[in-house]
Amino acid sequence: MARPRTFDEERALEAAMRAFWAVGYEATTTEDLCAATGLGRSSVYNTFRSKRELFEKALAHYMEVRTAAVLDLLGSDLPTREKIRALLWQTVDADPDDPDGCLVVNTMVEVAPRDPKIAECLRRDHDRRLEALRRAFLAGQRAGEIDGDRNPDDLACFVIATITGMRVLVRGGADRAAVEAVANTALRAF
Amino acid sequence: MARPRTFDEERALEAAMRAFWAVGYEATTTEDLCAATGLGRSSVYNTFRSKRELFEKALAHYMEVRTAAVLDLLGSDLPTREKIRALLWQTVDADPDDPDGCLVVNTMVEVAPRDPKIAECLRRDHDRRLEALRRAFLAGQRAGEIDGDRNPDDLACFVIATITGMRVLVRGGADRAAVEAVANTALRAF
DNA sequence: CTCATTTTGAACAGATCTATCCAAAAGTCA
DNA sequence: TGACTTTTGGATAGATCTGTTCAAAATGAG
Repeated sequence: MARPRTFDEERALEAAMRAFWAVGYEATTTEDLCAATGLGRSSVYNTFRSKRELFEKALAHYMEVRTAAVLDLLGSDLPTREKIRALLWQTVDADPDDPDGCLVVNTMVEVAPRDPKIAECLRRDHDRRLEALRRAFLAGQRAGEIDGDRNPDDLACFVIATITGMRVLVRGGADRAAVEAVANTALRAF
Repeated sequence: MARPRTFDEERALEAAMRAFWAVGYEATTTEDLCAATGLGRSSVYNTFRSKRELFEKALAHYMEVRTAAVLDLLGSDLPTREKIRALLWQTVDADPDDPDGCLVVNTMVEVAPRDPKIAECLRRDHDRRLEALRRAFLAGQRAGEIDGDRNPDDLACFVIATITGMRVLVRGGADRAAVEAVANTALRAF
């Protein structure tokens, strides 16, 4: 009954996400977003309403995909230590086609402190990953792989902090050996 | 022989530094900088030439002060593990009057990937802290406090990554208990 | 084919941001 | 006091950025 779109909204969202990821929220202009998505301004604004809403959607998309992968991994039947090792290695062996670092980390640094709504989105995502990690450590303790005296919540926080630190180092241009050293050292903390 | 300034350049730099620290480079406007320093636009531009150069000076000032404190601590005669504990506690017990997080970390995330000059400044600062940590771990190994089989460089990288991760968590609004848990867990990695 | 509806491109409006300009104010030194 | 120099505030220039408008193009339904 009407003219159909010539683009795939999901692909456009993915492209916008990568632009924000690479350059940051403030430094990404609406023209950058047009170039990245291949759309005109009208299409961008028709589809996503504003730069701000597009960013929210892009961030939500990022968290959905990435956190799902983390939950999958942590829900697998690997030994707990192997789960954590694989998790850390996601950062050591990051896809070279992806921008450096992590959109969640970048957003926590750049946007969250002055934007309560974004901060709340990040907090919810953080809690999901924290809970999955906690469960993994608890399972590891029940299986006798992890020292039962440790607090699973503390270990979960530690893993998240370690990955966050690695992501920042990578974004700062650290070489692979340094990132690998961090991961291997962290694995000895529990 | 001419009219003297009514302000202290160092204090103005400090105020600008805190503005960039709190809000980020892009989101800090020149008007924010005037408000933070208490200077007019003319004075700001007369003294610091541009927003960009002011930022470079502010970042350099931050690194000078903070890294000096780190080097002092690591050069003290505390046992190595106590040095590291004190270092981690600088983040756990951050001054409540300071903005959340760390200007170096924020800059590594927001600015470094698209600004080689800034990235180089950060790299030099990074190397100084890394080297001081490496020496501390080496001394700890010679004193028999730290396992001699570990690679001091790896341990130094790990400590930096841990602190970086903690800084980001704090900036994201993490509560003190979580940050403390990260620090205590990290101390068990070596 | 024709009508109704949506998409699309290009121009444009309005706000904001960085930086400059210029004259008045203020201090120093003779 | 008076000449000289720098600072300072306010206005403004020029660029850039977000978001809107509008008419033409495109497409499916009847």
